[in-house]
Amino acid sequence: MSRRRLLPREFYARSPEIVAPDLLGKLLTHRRRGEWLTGRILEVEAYLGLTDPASHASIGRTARNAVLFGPPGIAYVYSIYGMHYCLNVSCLPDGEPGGVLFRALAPIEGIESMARLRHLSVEAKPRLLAGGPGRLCQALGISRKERNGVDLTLASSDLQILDDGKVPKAIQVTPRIGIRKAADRPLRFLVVD
DNA sequence: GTGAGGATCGTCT
DNA sequence: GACGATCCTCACA
Repeated sequence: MSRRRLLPREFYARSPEIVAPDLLGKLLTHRRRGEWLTGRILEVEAYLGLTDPASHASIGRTARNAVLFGPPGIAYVYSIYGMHYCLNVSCLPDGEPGGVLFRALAPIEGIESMARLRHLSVEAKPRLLAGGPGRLCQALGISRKERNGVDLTLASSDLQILDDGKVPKAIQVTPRIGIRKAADRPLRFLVVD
């Protein structure tokens, strides 16, 4: 296994448009009941601050989106449509809102646990395991109550992003998905399969 | 294989 | 009181 480096806070203290493509190929890992569930990041979307109508931060600071306005490198977990969770990480220095939404992972460690959490067999296709924001959180066992506000840059955290040195061969940029506002902006980044 | 519609609730107005 | 940064099922072709 190659060496893994925890991404420092400075990594996130940049514009989401820069951080998002940089996150592709990194390892997202979550410690659940003592077991590390890990996946390689395949797809992300950048959400800018006040100027991005699609961003939760565009309506101004509220109790719900406060994390986006805080320091960089913090997990922002929110529930959507009453039945799904989505995982983001805050970007830009303290006080400036912005973030990156994780949309898809390639499962690497803890695949059996992920399949169990998703109520699927271990033989299920990776895309079904963690392809899609809601699936991703379900597969890793992430809930808002437990994980919103967790610092991703601490070695003691249960939720981290690691760099094992691997870089995607090619990155594709497309408009964002599943939103109505500003859906035409090319802020979705994915690893070309 | 593809597209329409239902599920379901925290959060903000 | 209305509405999502979604996912899944079920028709129908």
